[in-house]
Amino acid sequence: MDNPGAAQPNSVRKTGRTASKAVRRQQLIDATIESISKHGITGTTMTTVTGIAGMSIGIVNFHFKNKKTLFEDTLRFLAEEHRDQWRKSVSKADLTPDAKLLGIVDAHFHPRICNRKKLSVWFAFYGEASARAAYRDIMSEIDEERWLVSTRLCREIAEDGGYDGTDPEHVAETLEGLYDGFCLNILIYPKEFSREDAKTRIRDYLAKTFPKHFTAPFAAQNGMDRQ
Amino acid sequence: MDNPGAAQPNSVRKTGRTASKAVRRQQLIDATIESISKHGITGTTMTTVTGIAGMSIGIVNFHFKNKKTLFEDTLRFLAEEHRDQWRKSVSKADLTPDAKLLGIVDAHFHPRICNRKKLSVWFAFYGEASARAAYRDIMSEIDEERWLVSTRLCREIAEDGGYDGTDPEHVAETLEGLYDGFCLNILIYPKEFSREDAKTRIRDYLAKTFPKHFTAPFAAQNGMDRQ
Amino acid sequence: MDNPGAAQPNSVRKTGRTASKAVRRQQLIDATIESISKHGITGTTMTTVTGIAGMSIGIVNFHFKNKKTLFEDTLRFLAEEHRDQWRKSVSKADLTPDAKLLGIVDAHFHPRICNRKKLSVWFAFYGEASARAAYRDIMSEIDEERWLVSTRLCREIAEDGGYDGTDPEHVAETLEGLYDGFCLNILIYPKEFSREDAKTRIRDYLAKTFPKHFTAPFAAQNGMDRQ
Amino acid sequence: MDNPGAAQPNSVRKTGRTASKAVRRQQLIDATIESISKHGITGTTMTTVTGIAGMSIGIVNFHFKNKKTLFEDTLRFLAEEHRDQWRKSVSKADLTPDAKLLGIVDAHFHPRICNRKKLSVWFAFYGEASARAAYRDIMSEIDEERWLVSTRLCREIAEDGGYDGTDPEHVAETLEGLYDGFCLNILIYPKEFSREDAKTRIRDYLAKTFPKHFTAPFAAQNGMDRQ
DNA sequence: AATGAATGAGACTTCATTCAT
DNA sequence: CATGAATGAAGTCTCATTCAT
Repeated sequence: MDNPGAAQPNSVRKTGRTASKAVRRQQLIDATIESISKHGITGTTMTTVTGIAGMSIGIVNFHFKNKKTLFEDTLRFLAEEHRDQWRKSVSKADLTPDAKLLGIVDAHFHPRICNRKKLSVWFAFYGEASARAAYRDIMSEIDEERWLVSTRLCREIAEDGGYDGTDPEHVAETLEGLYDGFCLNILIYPKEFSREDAKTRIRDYLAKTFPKHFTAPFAAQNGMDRQ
Repeated sequence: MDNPGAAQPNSVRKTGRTASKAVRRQQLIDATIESISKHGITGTTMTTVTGIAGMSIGIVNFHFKNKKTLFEDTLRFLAEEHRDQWRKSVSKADLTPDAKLLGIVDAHFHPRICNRKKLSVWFAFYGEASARAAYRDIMSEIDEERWLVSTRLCREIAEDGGYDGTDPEHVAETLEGLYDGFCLNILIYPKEFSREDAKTRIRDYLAKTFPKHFTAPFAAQNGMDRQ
Repeated sequence: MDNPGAAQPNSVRKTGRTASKAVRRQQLIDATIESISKHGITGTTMTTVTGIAGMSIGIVNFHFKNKKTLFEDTLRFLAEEHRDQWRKSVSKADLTPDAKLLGIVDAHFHPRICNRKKLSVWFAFYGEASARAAYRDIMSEIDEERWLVSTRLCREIAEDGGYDGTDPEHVAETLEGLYDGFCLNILIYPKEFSREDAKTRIRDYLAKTFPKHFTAPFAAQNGMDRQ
Repeated sequence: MDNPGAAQPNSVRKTGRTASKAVRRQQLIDATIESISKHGITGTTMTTVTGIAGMSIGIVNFHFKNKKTLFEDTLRFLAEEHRDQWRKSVSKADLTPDAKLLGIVDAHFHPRICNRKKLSVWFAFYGEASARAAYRDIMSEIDEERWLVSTRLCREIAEDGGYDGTDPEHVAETLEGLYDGFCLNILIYPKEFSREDAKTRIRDYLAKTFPKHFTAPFAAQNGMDRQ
């Protein structure tokens, strides 16, 4: 299990066959992710999910009201897992704004978050989002928070560096775009584009935008400074 | 026939019992796009599609082998429509490389391509892609071509401007990421992020990357030159 | 076309694309036989039939009221074809009763009648017969006639030979059973059992039953007279 | 489990929500037989079958992969039921070969095997056999065994009686033909031809073929011995 | 006459959900 | 708690039949 989650911090494993409710729940969510990744959202059924989880089909309705709820809770889990990941960096009091920003970048492309299995689920939900307000609500609540933090950090950096022609909001927007776009490329073209490529390209962009705060990885490798 | 809908919009008989086969096919593809956008890919059934198309349910299997084929042909239509859009710019012989590159950007965010209806379908297919090789094949064939063109244009610009620390492949990669990422934001947050925002942010990036060739829109708008 | 049929003896082929109605009808019946043989009665559709006939699907309803009628008329054609075949022998005035009886045997196993294609259709209709009175009616009308003729011939032979312990009706019954049973074996085990085998076995039986009138083929072949 | 229905007729739980899987399976096979007999193989649908079985339509695909499998398993059941029937006679060690052969005859025309309901199903499958190899395979496996046994018994009888002009294989062939042919007559003309008629005609034939071993039923009735 | 696109009832099948055990 | 047989609505797809051309 990747991440039992912040939601049930004190879930204790009961002994033997009666795993705690929270554990069972999480196992089903994990199986849902696995199934959507493997069979697509259209090919995911209660049977594929419980089959992957090694449980009987009857058990789902004990832990989730219905399939709709299972899916929403799965998305919520992913969103919260993602948030927890970048919050870790941002909440470290002793970090500079630019280090925090890089922490967010790293969180996005952390292997626990950014792997083909989970990316395929994310995009499956994105694809359904325009038809399901519930998905949009779950996504936007989490995104909103990151957006605000990201913008704030950009503003602090911009003010610190006196990059007065650069709108911090625009930088945050661009970063958000890069996160999602690179994730899609990692999903669809895993051989041509890696997590490291993504991070490097984002650093390139940051170095161009905030040259006093970030160094282009390219320069670092080749010693050719062109700023 | 690559794109019967656009190619012959007012061709021969269009309604009634004997609309030409190509027209019926396209009507069903259009209805599929409409349905996926409205009901999601999981909520799209032969009934929703034919209902939107105003046809009887039996007709689909006359024009398409089955639902799977209908979906694949729908994706293929979108991919070809997209390709036709940017090819138009690139194929104009008298344009400079930077104008052609901007043409690709504009093609991406042209209202015919980049609207919520079609974006939601694109992302629905992205979400299924990891489970369906057929989708990946259709996507990658089209993407490959654009990728090569884009990289070549970046190289021409880079050589022309003597931006010798900038890898043209990396710029093309970043642009691709921005296209997809901004599209996702337009889809999920249409009120916060528009097609114009996307194009402006991309021009910002190009101005930073190839300052001799592109001007930041911000500067143009405000008269504050910062180059 | 094997047998345009007694039903339309004066059907003349019209010129060109407008073959006479009777010809079209028969082509469709032939195609139905072909299709049932190839796809089974459950796999035979108006599309398989018209496909085999090389016609458009719309034409069937011009020649036959509906599928039910097409099937009934196909069975009727087979039954009449069969009847015409054995009638030919029986109606020859100069033949002895035993020669006529052998004529009926030969008719049963004539290649035009007794081939896998037509046998499979016969048994397809037998299989449906218990559920469709119309099929039974068509079959029994034809069978009745043959039954009466067969019994009469057996009686003539029995009286002629003074086989007074042999009931002619029972012989006719046994012969009918042998016809059908051997046909089934030819259908299901064509490699193990041939038309010639069938005829030889029936002659064996006749030689045992009416030894003064029939000779066992075995004896004839080997010169070993065993009667 | 070869034949759960016959093997454990009064096993465990039989009705209610949790009848054992084997019982449900057999109920569905029985209903399939009933339905084919009543509606023909073309008129038999999952709805007619489950309707007769008194179950919901969804249940079939829980016990059988699909309709094709249900039909094949139904044929297999009939074939095995038939085999079990004649095996019972043949396996009795203390019987003479001629008694065993009569046992096979009786098995063929036992009311459990040879009734209109089951005969119509047999012929429905015969009719489909030329189009479905799976049916032929199921039939031939069972037939092969009986064929071998039958031939062996005929040979033992022939050798025992010194019927040196009689080929045992030919007798077995003729018997097989009589079985099938008489069954067809029982199916199509139940009023004119009965199981008893069939058995009597076959004894007639055997008496003619192996006079030292079999007596004609006719002679027994009339006291007129003519052999 | 002939065509074949169109229709829609109904077939097979899947699957979320229920519930007796 | 857990199981998995059972249900039946709803999905996909087939196909006999119709009918404008």
